[in-house]
Amino acid sequence: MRQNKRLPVPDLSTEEKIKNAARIIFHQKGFAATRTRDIAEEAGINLALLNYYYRSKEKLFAIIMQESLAAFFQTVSSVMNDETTSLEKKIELFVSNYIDLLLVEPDIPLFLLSEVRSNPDELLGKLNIRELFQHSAFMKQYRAGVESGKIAPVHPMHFMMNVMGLTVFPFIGNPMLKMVGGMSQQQFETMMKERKALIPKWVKTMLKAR
Amino acid sequence: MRQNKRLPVPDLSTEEKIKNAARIIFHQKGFAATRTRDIAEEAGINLALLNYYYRSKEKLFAIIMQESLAAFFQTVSSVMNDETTSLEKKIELFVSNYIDLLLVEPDIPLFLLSEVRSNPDELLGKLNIRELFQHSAFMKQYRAGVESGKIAPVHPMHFMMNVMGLTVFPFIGNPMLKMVGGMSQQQFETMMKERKALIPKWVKTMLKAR
DNA sequence: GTCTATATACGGATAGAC
DNA sequence: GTCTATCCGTATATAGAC
Repeated sequence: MRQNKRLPVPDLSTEEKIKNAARIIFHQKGFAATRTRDIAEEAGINLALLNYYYRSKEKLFAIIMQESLAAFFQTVSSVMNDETTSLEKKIELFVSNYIDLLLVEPDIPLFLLSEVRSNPDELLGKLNIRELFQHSAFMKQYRAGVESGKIAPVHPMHFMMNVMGLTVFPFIGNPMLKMVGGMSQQQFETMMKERKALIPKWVKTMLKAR
Repeated sequence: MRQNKRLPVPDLSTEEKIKNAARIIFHQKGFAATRTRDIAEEAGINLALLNYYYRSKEKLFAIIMQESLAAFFQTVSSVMNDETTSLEKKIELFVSNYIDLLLVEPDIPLFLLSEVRSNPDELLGKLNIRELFQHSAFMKQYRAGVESGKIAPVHPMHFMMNVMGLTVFPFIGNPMLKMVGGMSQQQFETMMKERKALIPKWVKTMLKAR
């Protein structure tokens, strides 16, 4: 009987092994602090193979960055542009999907935000997120809500900052928060699951606050 | 007439010039991505002087890190341990002081959180924030509020995450948020000043939400 | 495709003149 | 105290054997 293929219990190609290792190390340490030797070791391969497959540290990094950005924005984009869901449902889905993603890949936000800061235009320029956001189904609903008086008249970017902050910040601040609260990683994760229900509730009350 | 001494229009000692430059560069790029040559250039001095005054990149970094941590926690600590202010007033002061600090030193949070992740125990271990937080005037008031039913029964760390997330996240996500919202730095800062009034209002409604 | 050995570049640090 | 020149370790990348 053939080996079960559930998750990358690595019987992967060398190329894949290197990329997966690179993702882990780059996410943890960022570009500058990462040594190609660390990636090779993590992948269980020889250092020379890294250059054989990916030419250079920069090129390998570019691939990881591009995929990480995609994972990050895909979640937002698909939820925010669904014409069939209510604004409140969008909040629920956004928070829930995001927390699920971050429970598996907790290092993505700090990684992206750190690297983007060094290079905002180059990394975000071509994605033109601005258009994507301004013309989203979400924005139409938000503006309609403000006009009809159901939503307090606050700039939509405040709202964006709020939902993102409530959802993403705990993962960015994880080490410090665990220290402050005297929590284990286990307890932290339980708390994040609780937040999937709490944040939408809070955000709804905020939307109406005057 | 002597030169006005408003702000470090640098007629500072060489030692000070180096430290200020180091703060700027380390905050922007983190330890690994910073080259001592960058610091020397920023300070307008010779590279050799950096080692003359501070012995090594590591030692210089340790000084900057220690001062940054102090600035970061001092704000929290002084507000949260004031026995004379109400819980609601504490929120107002915390948010207001923090946003004022971050408008001047916007790179502190991402810097601290990135570096702390690499080295949580060494950097936070001796500060024992846990005790400080658990026995704070704030915590007593929070627990009292929950017992009397004025505050919804949610774990205080959720509350901590909320206030920090709402306040700090916009600064961490600044480049991405400006891009998404099509905002200038000027507009961003105006928005942060608005949040000094908005966040306390929002947080109060959240505290009661069930 | 994968390894060992090595070339090359870069960055932190110091020696020594002034 | 401050500079120029240089040393030396470390990290990326490649050459060449297998």
